[in-house]
Amino acid sequence: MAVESAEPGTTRPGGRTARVREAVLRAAGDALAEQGFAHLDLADVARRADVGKTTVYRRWGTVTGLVADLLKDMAEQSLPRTETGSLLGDLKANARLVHRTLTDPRQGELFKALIAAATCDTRTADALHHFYRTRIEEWAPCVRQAVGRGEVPAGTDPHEVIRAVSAPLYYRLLASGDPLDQAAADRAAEAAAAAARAGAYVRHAAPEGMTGQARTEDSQQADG
Amino acid sequence: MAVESAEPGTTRPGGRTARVREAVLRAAGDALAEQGFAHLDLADVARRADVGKTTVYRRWGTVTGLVADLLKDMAEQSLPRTETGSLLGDLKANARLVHRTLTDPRQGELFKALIAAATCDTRTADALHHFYRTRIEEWAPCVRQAVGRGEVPAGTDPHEVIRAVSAPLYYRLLASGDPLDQAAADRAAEAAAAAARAGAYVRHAAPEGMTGQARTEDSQQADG
DNA sequence: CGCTAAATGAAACTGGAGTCCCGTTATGGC
DNA sequence: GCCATAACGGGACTCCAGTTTCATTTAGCG
Repeated sequence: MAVESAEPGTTRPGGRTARVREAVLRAAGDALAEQGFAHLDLADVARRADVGKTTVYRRWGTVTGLVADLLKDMAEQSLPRTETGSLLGDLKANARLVHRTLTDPRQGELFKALIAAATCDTRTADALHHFYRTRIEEWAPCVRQAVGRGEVPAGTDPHEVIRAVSAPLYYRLLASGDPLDQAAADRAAEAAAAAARAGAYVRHAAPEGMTGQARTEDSQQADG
Repeated sequence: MAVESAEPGTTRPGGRTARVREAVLRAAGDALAEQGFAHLDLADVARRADVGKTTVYRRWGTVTGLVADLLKDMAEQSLPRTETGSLLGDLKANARLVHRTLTDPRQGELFKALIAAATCDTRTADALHHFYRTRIEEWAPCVRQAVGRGEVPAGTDPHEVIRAVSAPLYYRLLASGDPLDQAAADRAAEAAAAAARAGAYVRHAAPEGMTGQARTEDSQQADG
């Protein structure tokens, strides 16, 4: 009882504390990639990190708490963006980067586990959303440049375009299970570019003509 | 020891066995929607279903095994498809159906849990893939009709178009956390229709002109 | 340097998820 | 309707994930 002087690791974050965090997060990533979210055991993570299991339980408490911290760590590592001079080229570079990550044996399984963990806990979900917001913002400039070059209509939402590139690849990874090959990545980029050119991602649905007309009332059955 | 006369529930699938299965699957869906995949406890499912916990453990064994059976059951329930006469209208109807499902308090959480479970077990993943294959095939005809009407190029892959409608919605639900509103659903349908019209989903990448050119070699950094 | 307490770690402990045993129910075949 | 046995259910049991305790190490500060 009494107020537990905040979280452990906050008042003395240097030296050993930092080394422990690094080792544990690395071990957690390995374990998640190898065994998946469901079979993750914090004692096993502690063993891999060569750290007392008490420490892991005290600082992170739960599997989702540990994943949330791992995501926070991953979000801080920024990466270079490629520039090719055309929207399609840039989107294709992005698509192939995502494709390479998701098909990499370790990273692909890791991302599946991260997403699974995020479905079970709101704090973890927040960390995941922040991670993707960061990545999407990193690539958004290529769409703004395309707007500047006149490749796509003014008002095009950059985030929407970048999401449109990743979405089909994640859908295959997580839901449909369809082959996740480079052709799929290229098609995702091409489709996003084509839709962007056609004005499908213009913000604030144009008042007339361009966006929605079909006002059909549809069935009441629910499905995904 | 000895050969365990196959799975329980196979030689006498009628009467009580069927009632138990129905009650357990319903309870499992409720529990998954309420507590998520991580906190699912088979004893709790048994309690909700008013069934002995021994029965649940004997017939399904693990959480993922139960989810796999739930998915098998869900895949068998076919649903009506709406027809509006235009590709955009049909895709929008599909998008709104998916949107309504994923934003429904129970169904949305349930689908998140199902996908999380599928990341942890290959049999469950197979069941999930089969579920989506069924749904995608159910809606594929609207693309074939659009090809027939000349709305989209011949050779357009119907499955690819249908996936393109759902993908951005699932990406928001599971990864980015961006708002999952009806406008997003409509935009997903419009983008898929625009890309399809532009020939982005033509099968077997046309030998020249239409699909890939940018052969840029990109960075070696990995990311999603 | 040397002191204080934040943070770690080894080991004992505990509660509940999952297993096992065996008696009871009721399905499917005749 | 009757029998053999597939399937169910209550309850005891086990085992290990997660907690608690307390001694040891070391970061931070003067």
